Amino acid sequence: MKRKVTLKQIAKELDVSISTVSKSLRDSTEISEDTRQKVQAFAKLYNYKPNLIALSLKNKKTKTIGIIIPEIVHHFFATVISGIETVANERGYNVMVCLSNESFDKEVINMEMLANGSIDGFILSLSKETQAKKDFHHITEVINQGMPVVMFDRVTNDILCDKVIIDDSLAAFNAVQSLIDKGYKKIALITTVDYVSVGKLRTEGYLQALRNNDIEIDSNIILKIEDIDHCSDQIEELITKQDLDAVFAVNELFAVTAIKAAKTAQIQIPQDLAVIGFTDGIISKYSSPSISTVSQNGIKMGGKAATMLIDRLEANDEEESYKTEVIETELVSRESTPEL
Amino acid sequence: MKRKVTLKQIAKELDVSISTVSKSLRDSTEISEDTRQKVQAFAKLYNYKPNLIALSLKNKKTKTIGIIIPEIVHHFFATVISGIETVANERGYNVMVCLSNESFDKEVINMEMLANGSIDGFILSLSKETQAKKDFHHITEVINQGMPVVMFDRVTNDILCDKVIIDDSLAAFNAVQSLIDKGYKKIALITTVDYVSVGKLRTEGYLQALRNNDIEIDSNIILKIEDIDHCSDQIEELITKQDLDAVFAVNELFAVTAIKAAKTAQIQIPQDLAVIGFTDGIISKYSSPSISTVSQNGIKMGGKAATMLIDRLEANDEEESYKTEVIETELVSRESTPEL
DNA sequence: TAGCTATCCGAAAACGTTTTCGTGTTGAAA
DNA sequence: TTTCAACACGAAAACGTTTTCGGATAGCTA
Repeated sequence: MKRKVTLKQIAKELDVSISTVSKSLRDSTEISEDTRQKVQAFAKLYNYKPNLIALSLKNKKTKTIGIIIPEIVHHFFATVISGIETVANERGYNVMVCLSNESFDKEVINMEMLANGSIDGFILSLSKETQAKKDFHHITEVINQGMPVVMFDRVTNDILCDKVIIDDSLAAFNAVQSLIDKGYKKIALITTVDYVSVGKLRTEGYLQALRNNDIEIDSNIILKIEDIDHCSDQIEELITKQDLDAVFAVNELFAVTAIKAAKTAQIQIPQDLAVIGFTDGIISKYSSPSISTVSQNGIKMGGKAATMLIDRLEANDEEESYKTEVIETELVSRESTPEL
Repeated sequence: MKRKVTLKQIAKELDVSISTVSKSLRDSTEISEDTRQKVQAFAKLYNYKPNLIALSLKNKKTKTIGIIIPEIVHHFFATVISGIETVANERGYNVMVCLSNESFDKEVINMEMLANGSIDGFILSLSKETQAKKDFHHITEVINQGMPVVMFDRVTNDILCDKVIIDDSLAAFNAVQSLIDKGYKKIALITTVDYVSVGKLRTEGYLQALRNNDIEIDSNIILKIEDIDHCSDQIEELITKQDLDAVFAVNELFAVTAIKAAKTAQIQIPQDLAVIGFTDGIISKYSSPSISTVSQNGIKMGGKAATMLIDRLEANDEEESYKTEVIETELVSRESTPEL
C-alpha cells in the first residue's frame, strides 16, 4: 500500500527544495532543463497528482458546486442533476449533492455545512417547507458572504440571484388551450396547494386559459392536493362525481393517478376522459395510454444553471446584474389527448 | 458583503493569539473563563464557523464520500443515492456524485479526480463499458493508496473490497418460479447482453428455474438486448411470433416495453400474457396494469453501502476482512401476473 | 581584477486550522 | 524571602500547495 506522494517527498528524494519540484512540474523557466526533466520523470513514476484540498485552501477555490434539491428519487430533479453534472465536468468542476427532503431544517443545515468552504457556489431548488415558511435567511446569508447562488424551478422573488425557470403559467395555459382547441370544454384541474410556487403558477395558467375562452370557472372541478402520497381517493372522487371532458394535472403523478382511478371506475381513457400532465418523465412516456404532457427539459435547465453559476464564478468584474433565464417548454402530444 | 470570519481575524480583533481563540472555542481548560466567554461571544456574533477545507487538510479527512454511478436518471440508482445520502448525513458526511454515463473513460477520470484528496472513500457501481473491458486498474489503484471502496449492484470478483449486492440469480429464480407456481409454462426471457453482470446472473436464475421444473429451455424465447433505447421492435417480434404464457424481463423498461408492444399487437395483459419485471420503480407501480416485479430496495442498498464505508473509515484496526452484504429482495405481486 | 548579468535554486509566506510545548505571572507554601 | 505549582496564554509546527523574493554561482565584459 503506497500512499499518495507529495511534493515534499519528491523534494527529499531528489535532494532539492519543494519550490524546485513545484516549479519543475509547472514547467517554470526558472528551472534548468536538466532538473526539470529529472523531477518530471520521478513525479510520473510515482504518479504524483497535486492534492486538491491543499489547492483549494491556497486558491480559496474548490472547483466544486453544491446542489440542494428537495429529493432525488424524482425524474425531473434527477435530469437536472444530470444536466448540471455534465456542464460542471466539462468545465472542471465537481458537484456535491444534498437533499432537503422537502424539509426547511435540512435545507438550512445542508447549506450551512457546504457554505463553510466546501464549495464555490450553490444551485438549489426550494423545499416545500421553505416555500411555505417564506424564510430565506439561510440563502441571503450565503449570498451576503459573496457566494453565488442560482435557483431553479422552485424559486422565490424574495431573493435576488440568478434563476432558471420555465414559464409555468404560460406552459399550463398552452396545455389547457390545446385541450380547448381539440374540443374539450369541461376541464378539471388537479394541482398542489398554493404555497408551492410552480403549482400556483400552473393553476393561474389554467384559469387564464379558461377565461380567455369564456369558459366558466367551476371550483368544484379544481382539486388542490396537500399530500401527494394519499391523493388517489380525492382524485377518484373528482373524476367520478363530476361530469368531465378532460383533466389537466400539474405533475405526472397526479396524471397517472387519475388514469388509474379512471380505470377502476370504468372510465375509458382517452375516450371518456382526456388527461394531460406536466413534466415529461418516464411515467408519461410508458403509461398506457401514454400521457400528453408539458415537457420541461431538466437537462437543459441544469446545464443552464451550471453555466450561469460557473460564468459568475469565473467572471472578473464582480457586479454583473442577476438574470432569470426562461427555458422553453414543449407540448408533447400522446395518446391521452386525442382530437374530439 | 461580509466575508466569512477566520480565527486570525477574531484574534486580531480581540488582541489575543490564534491559539487562544481556537482553544476558547473548543472549551479548552487552558483558557480562563473570562477570555473564553469573550471569544465565544464574539465568535457567535460574527457567526464563526471553522473552514472545512482547512480542517480537511489538517486532519487528512474530508468527511466526504465519493459516489460514482453509471447514470442518475434511473430510478434504482437515484434510490441508492438517496439511501447513501441519508446515512452519510446522519454520520456527518457529505457526498460528491459523479456520473460515468456508462463510459469507462469517464469512470476513470472521475475516480482520479476525486481520489486526489477530495474524498475519504468511494461507493461505486461499474459502468457497462468497464464491465465489458474488464479493466479495473483505476479501482485497484485507489484501493492500494489506502482508500476504502464499496461496490454495489454492478460488482466484479476481480476486485477485493466490500460489496453490497442482491442475489440476482436467486431473485430471478424466485420470480420465474412464482410464474410456474401460478401455472405459467411457456415463459420468455428478455435480458441484457451477458457482460452486464446483473443481467447474466438474472438469466442464470431464469434458466435454473426452468431446469428445476423440467421445462425445456427454448432459445427462441430468450431475447438478449444490446441497446435499451431501441428494443421495442425486437420485443414486439418476440411476443407476437412466439406463443407465450408469460414474460420475465430483467428490468422495468423491458417489462413495460413488452406491455406496450402487447397492447399494439392486441395481446391482452395479463389475460393473454403475464409479465413480471425486475426493479421496483415507479413505472411498475403506476403502469396499467401494474407490473409484478422483484423489488430491490435501493434505499437499503445505499444505506448499507454507506454504513460499511463509514465503519471502515472510522475503524481503528486497519485489517478487517472484506465483506459482501446481500440485500433481501422481495416479490411484489401486482396485476400483471394473476393466477392462471 | 572588479563588477555585472544570467542562470538556477531555496527560503519563506500564505491559505485556516489544531495541538504541543514553552514561558511568564501569580499566589501560596516553606 | 525563596521556591514551586498552577494558571493563562502565545509561538510554532503541521497538513500540501504556489509564488515572490532574495541569494549564490558562473561566466562575461571592461
